[in-house]
Amino acid sequence: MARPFRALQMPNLSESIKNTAWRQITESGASTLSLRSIARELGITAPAIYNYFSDRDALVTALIIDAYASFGDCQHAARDAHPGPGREIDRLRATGIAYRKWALNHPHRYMLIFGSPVPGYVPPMQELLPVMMRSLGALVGTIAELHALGRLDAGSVPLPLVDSGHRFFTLLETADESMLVVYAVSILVWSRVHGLVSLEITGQLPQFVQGGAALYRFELESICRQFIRAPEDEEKIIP
Amino acid sequence: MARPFRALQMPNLSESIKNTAWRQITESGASTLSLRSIARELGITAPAIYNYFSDRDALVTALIIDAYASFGDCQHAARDAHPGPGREIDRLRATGIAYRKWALNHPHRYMLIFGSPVPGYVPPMQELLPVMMRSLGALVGTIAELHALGRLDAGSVPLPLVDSGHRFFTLLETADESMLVVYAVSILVWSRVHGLVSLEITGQLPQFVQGGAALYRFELESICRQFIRAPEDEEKIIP
DNA sequence: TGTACATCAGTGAACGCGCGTTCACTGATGTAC
DNA sequence: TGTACATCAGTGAACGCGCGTTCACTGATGTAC
Repeated sequence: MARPFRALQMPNLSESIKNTAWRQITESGASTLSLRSIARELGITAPAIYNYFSDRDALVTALIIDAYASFGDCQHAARDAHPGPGREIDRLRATGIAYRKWALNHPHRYMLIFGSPVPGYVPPMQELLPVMMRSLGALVGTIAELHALGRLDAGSVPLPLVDSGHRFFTLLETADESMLVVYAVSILVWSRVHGLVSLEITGQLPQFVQGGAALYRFELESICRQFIRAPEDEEKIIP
Repeated sequence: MARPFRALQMPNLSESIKNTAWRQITESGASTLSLRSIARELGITAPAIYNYFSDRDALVTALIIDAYASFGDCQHAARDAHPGPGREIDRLRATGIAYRKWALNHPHRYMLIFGSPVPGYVPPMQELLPVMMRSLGALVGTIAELHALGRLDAGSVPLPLVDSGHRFFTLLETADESMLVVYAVSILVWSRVHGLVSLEITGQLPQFVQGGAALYRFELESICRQFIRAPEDEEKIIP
């Protein structure tokens, strides 16, 4: 039989291919992803995949975009669960907690977007940039809010170069120099959650009495204590 | 010619194989390491490698051991550059600076030992454990010194499980419960340097005005400020 | 309602490639007499 | 000093494997008349 009945075909083969790819990545990482093994698992032939993805790299790109989108959705959902003025720290904490939760739920997706690059794969930046930026926008946006309220205590943190074309640089609408400190603090906060989460994901973190979540919460509170100062006055909340 | 003259052979083929392997890992990561391509580059045939390494995994293990040893040497050299009592913070700073320096000099070695695991490779733990432990021993040892001096301010840090068989757990000679706090702080310090360094190595850190070193120094000082308190008295130094 | 036709998702064979590993072998080297 | 021999590092052919990608094809489906 050259082709099965339509009714027997995959209803949404493009999604099935990506799902199977994720399943295989979960087993052995992105560098060993193989079109033929995906096809084998789906009961189709390898060339059929070319009807949906122009080549192997295009599939990897689609996976990366999906991962950023999923991560970004979780980040924004966590932040938006605590709306309104006066709850900026709740938003910061929520994005932090959501960061680890998503990473533990999708360790290989996390490593695909924030870990070492896939050898031989060159990411198409213009395609990835929007979704990359959005994914960390919840964190950066919340820190920008605290900065606008005068509650950011950055100390003498070094500032990034104005023209460095980094991923979430364009998140800061203006080229406002005073926003550089938001950017610098965001990087430091990000590096701290990333450090702990990536050690935990790769199994290098030992068991803790109250679990890894407790250590992570401790680190989040350390971060808040270092970078955030109390609101200036109560009157701040009313107007 | 079945075999070249001895004089024309590699003087130390085992080392040449590892060096070539590192060169290739630097180009495209450890997961694509290939015995045949190593042999090609050295001008020998692939089966010759089996005189030195029983199979591909044995070569990877040798590379990992060398990486841990090199990293550990740098860590201990940095610490031992500031000997004597009263210089504990210098030792802590020195190991921190050396951590980033080694990682930037050997980014792929760093990722091989601290990054995501190589797919399909199962590390022989009993062989790796000694060199793994030693590599982080300079950091843990210095924090233990500060703890012994009563200068560790760990706050309410969560403690690890006593029986968690983690890599540098056995560094703490005794099963002394009071040492758990040393262990917990070491993990947190490690996660913070690892977070910043791994972002920098993978090219996810933007340019900074004074360079990445300034940001890293800022983070090291934050770490010291959080976890270390001033010496109790001057008299502490004299006896 | 029936028929001719265009579409296009998936097939199966084939391409050239690189891989890890095995095996019997060879021949320069070092050694014992 | 010369000779016979054991050693053993490296060779070359072969094994079976999986890979990405191309190509002409097929035949169920949807559509126009």
